[in-house]
Amino acid sequence: MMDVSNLLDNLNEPQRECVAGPKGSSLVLAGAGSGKTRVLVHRIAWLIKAEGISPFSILAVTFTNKAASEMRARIEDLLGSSLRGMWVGTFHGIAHRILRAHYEDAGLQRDFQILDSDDQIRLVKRVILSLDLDEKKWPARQATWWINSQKDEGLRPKNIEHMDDLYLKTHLVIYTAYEDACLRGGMVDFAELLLRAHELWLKKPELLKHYQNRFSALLVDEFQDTNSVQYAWLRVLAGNNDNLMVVGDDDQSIYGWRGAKIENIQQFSKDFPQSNTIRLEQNYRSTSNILKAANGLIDQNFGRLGKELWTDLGDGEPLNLFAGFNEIDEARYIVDRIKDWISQGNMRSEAAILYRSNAQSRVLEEVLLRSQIPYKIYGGQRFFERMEIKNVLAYMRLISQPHSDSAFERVVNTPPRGIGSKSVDEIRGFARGNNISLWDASQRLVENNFLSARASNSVRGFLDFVVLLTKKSEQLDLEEIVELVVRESGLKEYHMKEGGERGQARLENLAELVTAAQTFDPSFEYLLDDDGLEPEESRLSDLEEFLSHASLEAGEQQAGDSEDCIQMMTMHSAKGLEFPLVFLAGMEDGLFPHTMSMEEPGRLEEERRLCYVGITRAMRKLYLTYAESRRIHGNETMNRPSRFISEIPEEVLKEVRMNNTVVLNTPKRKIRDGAVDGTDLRLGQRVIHEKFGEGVILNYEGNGTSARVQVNFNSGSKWLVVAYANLKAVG
DNA sequence: AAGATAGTCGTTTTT
DNA sequence: CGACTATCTT
Repeated sequence: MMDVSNLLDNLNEPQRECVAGPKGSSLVLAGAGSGKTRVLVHRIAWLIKAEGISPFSILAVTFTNKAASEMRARIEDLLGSSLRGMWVGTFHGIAHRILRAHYEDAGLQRDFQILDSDDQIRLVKRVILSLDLDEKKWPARQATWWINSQKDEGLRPKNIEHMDDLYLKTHLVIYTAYEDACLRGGMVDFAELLLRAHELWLKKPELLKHYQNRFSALLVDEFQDTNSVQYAWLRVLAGNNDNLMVVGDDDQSIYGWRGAKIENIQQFSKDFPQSNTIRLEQNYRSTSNILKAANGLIDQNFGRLGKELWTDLGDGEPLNLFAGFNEIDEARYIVDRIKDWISQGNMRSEAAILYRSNAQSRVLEEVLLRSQIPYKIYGGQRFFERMEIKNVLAYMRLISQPHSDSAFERVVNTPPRGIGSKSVDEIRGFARGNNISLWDASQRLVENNFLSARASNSVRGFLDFVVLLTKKSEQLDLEEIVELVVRESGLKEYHMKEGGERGQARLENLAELVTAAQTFDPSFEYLLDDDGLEPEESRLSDLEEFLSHASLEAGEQQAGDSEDCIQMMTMHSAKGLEFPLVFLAGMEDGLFPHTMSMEEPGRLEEERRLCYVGITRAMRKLYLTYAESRRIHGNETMNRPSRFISEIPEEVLKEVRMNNTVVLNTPKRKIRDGAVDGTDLRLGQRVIHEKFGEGVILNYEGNGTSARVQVNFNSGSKWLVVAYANLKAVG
């Protein structure tokens, strides 16, 4: 019993309530810096130690691999023992495991492969081309985005009404053809993993029951980021077991644009009426002034669940606001403050520069470089998504699955071996005509001399090479296979020729891939059954396991040299982190909030939450900076200071004005309260229209009989005159 | 078929 | 401005 009370030490009252509360469902509204991860970690330890629940019966879900491994490590640290058998993973990782174990029930091939977003776009592009659609008019990116949003909502083509709308109709055709291509090729994209895992529950009740019995506790982190399918999957898995604890913060929901449903938080209380709600409002991270700024800002949003952060760390310094003439001036100011910081004996890694969009990093980089201050930029390209890496992986895929068309297309002429687009078109046409893979098609074309002599030779060379690789690799282990491919594919020489820093980096990455294969531990990926063993039929080879791992875990930032560096990243990627010194750069209307998000109230609110996330990263010192003039896409633009600045209480802001005396004149008033005057409608209201169906009010203008509202229907958004539209309120 | 040059178009990101 | 594509030249 001694260990158990230990778990509650140094926790505040609501935290204890979360950790030691009864086994029933609960919703934890955890403000920024309120010890959310700590609560989750201690809760799991408590379930094991005090409630006697086996780790084997616990499922903890996160959004990123990093969060998952951190959680596992912290629990193991707390318990002092390994957590073999406990499921801690991302939604996608867990869905993947389940689909592998029950691939037949899920209607998948045993060796189905996972498409990453790049693969997916490529495939959609092929589908669009094969449908004889104009790819200018129907860009693959957009179609992919559309398909993913449907899947995120749990919609299959058969569930979607096209209503004679050309946009919907065409995308529906693409979606259907794409789904067909995936099924035939044994390919599953990220959204599909989730959707299929959910459908599996519905389709196979015995299987669902098995997992419902297995898990006596379900825990979810970052709940505000769940999309419709993820939540549906959870809800079905929880069933009537009353064992689901979700932790989240509606004020930090910043991924609505990729399907996250902030409403899931409210929905949770409705779906689990017996659940209790606990608020964590004491912040252990920031000074009171920083929290006042954050609270003041977020108070401008409507429909919040309500939460006010407080701290006993003291007021601290006021926030500094700086206006630069232009972005270079802004960067210089930031770097000067960083110099001060360092000269006061602080670590560089304790300082972070956060911005809205990646493009902003460039100027900052230049100035830091000139001042010889080491920095590190987070985000951007991930390891397994790099072109050179994906090429090697494609050869490896062909070794294990020569019929993988996506892998074939990728490397058939990489490095260039004389098989141009015309030859590939020929192969593709033959493959489609005979309903066979590109591999089989090229084999037959070569055998029957259907290609020109030159092309035939090149294609034969490629086929022979892959066969040779396959033969050789039979005797080799994973890392030796990687070495073999890198050595003999000619990719090394190909990138060597590219020269420059870029080519050099690519070569280094190839070497890094060998290391990644060396250190890869497939046992971690295995699906353990009740007896602690993986069901034999679902076991994949190390090679296949590695390939799945590569798509599912795009790879941490390149094994970072651990030099003490200034941290630079977007505000999105800063979520969950904290720094003693924080700069929010580019606080200008148009940049932040971004132009594309300024029109719709809903999206503006999300930008505001992003700003809230940015502010709450700061522990002690926070600087807000903006530029009066900025080069965007090559031309000078003048922007007003961000409206968010004026939403921060004046008393915590100190304006640092070194250059001139321009005064902030953004109007300071509470923006519209959301009610459409003279009607019974308000922003965010769900309504039904006779013809367009159900939708949500995004915006309005005018009042009374002249009031118009913008409603977002499934088919797109429309402006309607309230007096004529006959909208019926829902819910 | 491969390399060179002109044209386009610009959020945020994980899996 | 600069990364990525489409089209042209050899």
